[in-house]
Amino acid sequence: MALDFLGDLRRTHTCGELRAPDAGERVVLMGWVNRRRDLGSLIFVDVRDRTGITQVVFNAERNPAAHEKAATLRSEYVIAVIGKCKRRDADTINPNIETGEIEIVADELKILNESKTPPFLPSESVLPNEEVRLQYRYIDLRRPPMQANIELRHRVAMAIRDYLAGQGFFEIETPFMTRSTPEGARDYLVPSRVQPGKFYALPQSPQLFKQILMIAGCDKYFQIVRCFRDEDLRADRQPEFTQIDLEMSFPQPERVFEVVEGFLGAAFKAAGTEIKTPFPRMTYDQAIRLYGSDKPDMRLPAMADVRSAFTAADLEKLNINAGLPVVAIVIPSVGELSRHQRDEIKTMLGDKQRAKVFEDFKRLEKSFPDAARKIRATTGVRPEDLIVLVAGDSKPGAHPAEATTPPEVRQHDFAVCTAAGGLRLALAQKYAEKHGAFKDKKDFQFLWVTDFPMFEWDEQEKRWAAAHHPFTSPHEQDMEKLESDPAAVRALAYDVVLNGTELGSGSIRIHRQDIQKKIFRALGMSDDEALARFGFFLEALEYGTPPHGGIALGLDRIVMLLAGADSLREVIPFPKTAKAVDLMVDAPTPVSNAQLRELGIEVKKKAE
RNA sequence: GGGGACGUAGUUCAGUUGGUUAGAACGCUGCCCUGUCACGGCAGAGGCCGCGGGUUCGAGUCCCGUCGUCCCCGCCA
Repeated sequence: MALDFLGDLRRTHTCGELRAPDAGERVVLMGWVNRRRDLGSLIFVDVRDRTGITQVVFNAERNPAAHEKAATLRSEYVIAVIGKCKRRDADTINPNIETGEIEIVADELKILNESKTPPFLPSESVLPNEEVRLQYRYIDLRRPPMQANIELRHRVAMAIRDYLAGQGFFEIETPFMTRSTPEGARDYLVPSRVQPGKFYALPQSPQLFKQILMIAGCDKYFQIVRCFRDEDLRADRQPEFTQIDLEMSFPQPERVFEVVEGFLGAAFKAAGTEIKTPFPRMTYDQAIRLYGSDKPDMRLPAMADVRSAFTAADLEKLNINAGLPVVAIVIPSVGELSRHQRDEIKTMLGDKQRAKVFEDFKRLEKSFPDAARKIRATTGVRPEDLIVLVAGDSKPGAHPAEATTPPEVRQHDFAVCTAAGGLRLALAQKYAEKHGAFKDKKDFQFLWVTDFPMFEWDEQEKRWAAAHHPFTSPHEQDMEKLESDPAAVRALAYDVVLNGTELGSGSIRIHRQDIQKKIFRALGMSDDEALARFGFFLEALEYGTPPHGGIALGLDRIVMLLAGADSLREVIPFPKTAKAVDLMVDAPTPVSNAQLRELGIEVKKKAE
């Protein structure tokens, strides 16, 4: 049967919008054949577009020509239906679909396109494996849940744009073809044809450009922008991803927080969720001590150092190092554990941190009733809760007993806390069913983590590395420690965290060239080296740079959490696989020797 | 770079201790059916058991290698 042309036929309604009061109207719908139910002289066709599904009836008696044509329809054919919207008889109403009170009695059917039998049907509830979904992404994206994620992403992005524009931010584009700054993530490189042997790099973030926009007097900048990092992938990491990037002049951290809380509030509202602002604030040190993580998941109780509940004799008996914290982890409502489950907890704790695990509260109560009473008072642990104590090991060499300087003590304390924090999350995951804290997908607990350390010791390179990035400003009060005690220098850096996921990271930047130089020096970078890498930027700093700062948030991650999805691939229309392959277009591909030659890149030798 | 899981019809899966003709459901094709909406009924087609090698009288099943997808560690200033 010949296909029909669209001609000047115009759609009157979408497939999701007709309701009972529309009955009697003459309508034109267009969309895909979702399902066809052929009862002989009566054929039902569900027409689908991104807004929903409407049932169309073809009756052989009423309209033989249209009915005959409808018999040839197959899944995913593209059709136009001209007919009358009719209220359904009470006993044929379908309460499962929005348009279930009406149906279209077809007068005319136009088949605009056919479809091969698709490898899977958008209407099917059982998903094929991801390889098939990604190869036929255009079919996968027709599935209502994927359409919903695409719409959600659109709404979130638009709400953020609206909000920021309303706050006086300009959306300004920055180059995708820029220069490689080999620090941090690996760059994606683009060879230059005009400059043989030279390469552009795709930006890992527009960091220096947005700072230069502040120097340029743009005052408030934002961009919803693609960033690129050539690193290994994860469920929450894609090689190209989208950031909500912003920068402002003359801010304190709190001013940045207000803006972020504002646009996140708008974004979540657009997604149908109210969130509470302002978010709680917590310093990095508090986060480590209370949650053993720099991205605390606040949906479960904090940890507590219960060292003081024990007497010196207790600690000795337990073979616990009294110089280190004894961290109590409480997971509510877990109930009694089997012997096997208790033993398993010990294996869940990495031995690298040299920590010790005690089992449940009752056992502790038996051996140390006084300590148990005090621990109950501090943590509020109930009999039905799981409590695990993590302590430092007293093995010689496990910690330097001679550690006396505060940073060193802090280092060893934090090792115990982060080990405990890891166990806390593992236990939370394992017993999620019982405590129920992760069940509500709309339970969004935001948090600002502030005062990150300026430097981290890089064991491989044997030098201090920037914890955030080298343009982050130290605390004004910590400037004099830059050389004497780098470990104690706090940065004006902050993360916004949601349910244990880092959504974004930012800082107040260095706006003075003299301080920037000091930082490079503290990082072990010579003046020459700094000049070679960032000369253009250091020079710009010298021409009247205002105090400035900003942040960047992962749009994909925000949408993923809002969608309740487990992978970024569910909210990115065309994502890449774990090996960074696009299965639909089959990228990357080899290129011809001619192309390589043109780019001044060494041509591959032919085999043999 | 390392560890783990998986790979059988278009799709989702089953396949016993290695045994003769590899199954089911959905989808697909044809026929029947005037109130279905996961329509129903009857009949049928459809397989490089990812790929390569090995063990064996015999391999979907055991072994080695390889490719692909997923998850994790490293990595991601």
